[in-house]
Amino acid sequence: MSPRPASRRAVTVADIARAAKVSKATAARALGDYGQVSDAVRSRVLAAAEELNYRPNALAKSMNTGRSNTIGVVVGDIENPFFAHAMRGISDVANAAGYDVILTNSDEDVDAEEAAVDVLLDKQVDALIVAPASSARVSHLAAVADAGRPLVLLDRRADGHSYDSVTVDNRAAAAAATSELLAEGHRRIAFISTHDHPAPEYTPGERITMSSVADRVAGVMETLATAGIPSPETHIRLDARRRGVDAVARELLDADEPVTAIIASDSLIAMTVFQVIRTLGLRIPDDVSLIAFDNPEWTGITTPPLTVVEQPIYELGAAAARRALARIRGEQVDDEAVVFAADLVRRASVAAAPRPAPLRIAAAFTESSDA
Amino acid sequence: MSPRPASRRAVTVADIARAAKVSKATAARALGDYGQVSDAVRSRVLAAAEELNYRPNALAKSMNTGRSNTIGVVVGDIENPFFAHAMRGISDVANAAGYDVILTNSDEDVDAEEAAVDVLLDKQVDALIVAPASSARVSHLAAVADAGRPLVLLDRRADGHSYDSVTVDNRAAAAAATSELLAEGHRRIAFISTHDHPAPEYTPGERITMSSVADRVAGVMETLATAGIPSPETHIRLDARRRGVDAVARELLDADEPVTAIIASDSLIAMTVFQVIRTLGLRIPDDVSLIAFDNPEWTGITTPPLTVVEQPIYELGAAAARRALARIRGEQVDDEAVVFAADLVRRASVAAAPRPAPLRIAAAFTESSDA
DNA sequence: CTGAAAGCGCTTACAG
DNA sequence: CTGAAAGCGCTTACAG
Repeated sequence: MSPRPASRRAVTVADIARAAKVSKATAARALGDYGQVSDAVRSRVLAAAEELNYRPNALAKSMNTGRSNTIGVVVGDIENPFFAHAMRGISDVANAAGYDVILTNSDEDVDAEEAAVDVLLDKQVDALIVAPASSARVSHLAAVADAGRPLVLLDRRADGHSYDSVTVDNRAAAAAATSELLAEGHRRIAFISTHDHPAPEYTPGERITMSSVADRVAGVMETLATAGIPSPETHIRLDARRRGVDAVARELLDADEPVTAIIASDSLIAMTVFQVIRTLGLRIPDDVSLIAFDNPEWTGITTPPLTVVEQPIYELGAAAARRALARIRGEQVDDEAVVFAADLVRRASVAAAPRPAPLRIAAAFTESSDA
Repeated sequence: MSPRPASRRAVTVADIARAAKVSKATAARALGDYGQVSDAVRSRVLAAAEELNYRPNALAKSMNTGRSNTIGVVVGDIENPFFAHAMRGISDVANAAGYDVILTNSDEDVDAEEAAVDVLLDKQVDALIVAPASSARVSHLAAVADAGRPLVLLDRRADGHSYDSVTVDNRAAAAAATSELLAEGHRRIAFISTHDHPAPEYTPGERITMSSVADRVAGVMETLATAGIPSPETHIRLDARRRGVDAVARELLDADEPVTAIIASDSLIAMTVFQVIRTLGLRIPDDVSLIAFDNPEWTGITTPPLTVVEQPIYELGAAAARRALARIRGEQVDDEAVVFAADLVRRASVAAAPRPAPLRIAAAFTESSDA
């Protein structure tokens, strides 16, 4: 009713108690809606709070209760549609349960990730959800357990640890995409990822430090190998950010034995590949087939619309939040890893492999010697 | 060096003080790096902290200092690329200054926004950045000033208030897009927004509750009016979410006097319009010209690539964070409103207006009577 | 149901 | 430079 000027000094339970002529404990009980308070006192306290425009200090409350009702999240980059989408799933579930979310970007840098985890822990978050930049360098995550707080890994696992995780079955997804291409007669199938790696090429047995990418590479290679393709690692390309996705795609397409199909590890990569194919004067899918991971809306309106591997990203985030909340509440959770399946959404960027006119004989020879 | 089991009870300055055989005050000074401490004592304390795996409690610190080093942000929807991008700008600037960010989605709902602001205030954020869902219903924002904390409005102003704000010159941007179309001979130019409104049609003088949209509508109408187009409100469409962007676009394109150009108020709307135009068997830009607000990468790879109004979104967020920090530090800031210009990026979705064969005479008459 | 006291983990004057 | 005490704004036993 009465407007009040902004006061430097915040009004506290002590002020309310004084105004309502009760003890701080009683005022706090009425305000915080806990313990026993008579109706008469309660309304007196609430009226005073209203009158003085009281605002509880959540920090002080957290100090006592030991709970901040906050979940800390560390993702690679919130601008990445993948994480933006997952973040929405996390927020929705967390908010519905009365929790807030503190967001931090690691830029896929382990040191930044470690710093973020420390800050979040110091801020007393009740649980942490992190998409580890590396599945190999994860020692800093032990600090979460040391602080006695739940940790849920998003999209990526931590090698050698059984932390709770919510991931997608990337191996199966990559295998499905590869099979789709193989069924159309493709033999030279490329996979392009921007994940950091010592070199753009992949040597069998080498460790790929992000589990999601490692799983995809494994899925592609296994499927290729099973189909009898020799040296299935030949067209695997990692670390494409450093050399440039466009340069990598160009090399693959411009080679003596050009690839006839490309699997892009995310939609941003697909966008660049799409442009390079066009710039080279090639047609999709006549000359080159393309499958992208992730299904942002735009993939449906390009010419041609893209065949994609759709991941349940929102659900991934929601499930991570649900697991975090379950751990906070100390609920019994039997399985530690939640794994979602991805779907292959068939549109129009995949077609039969073009017949390589000049190389046909040689290729036939090579292949028959394997059969 | 020595592994330690997770302890329920966190180690505090008191523990460190005891281990280092100094007072809590001294331990705190060494740990917090403030006040005076001799080198000998400092290293003794730091060693103890290391040994006991000490973690400062940021909440307790905030209780004393009155600062949480946290900025609260309320956006419409983090999944919206616009906000995801702006959020990146906010985070980068905030983090660089040692601040964390608590993110909340309002879903463009004023009640949810109010609740979010309250929670954030209770969590003692040092400043708030909000993209108000309505420029008309903003009374709840007064709570921020009441709590003595800075508020910066993002992308949208609050009618009748001089809160700090960081926006884009939407009026000029919409005018530029309209002029571009007018120059190509278009006379029936539509503008489509999903912003909530009592009806899809717009009646001159009616209030549009989101300043960014209101500015765009004003820019379009003024430019149309200046060009001598009668009833410039004719093809303005709001509230398109309720009826469906596709239905709205279809009506505009299927009318007796169909529009020959469409300005989409964001890239999501543009995507749907793009599809509807195609579904109708029409060509861009031969039959219909299209200009979209925002410039996500995909707009460059469609056939044809889209002409767009590019807003400096990241900068918008960064500037909002900078202003918030300046206010937190109590710096003198002269101008209250920061306004960025948007750029028209010409690609290939705009062409000369098609000649409406059957209506040509009538149209010519109408137009000459205006000249 | 209500109140006085202690405590959450730090920081801040105030003495020495 | 160091320490004892009080305090930040709440909540939590413990009495009554």
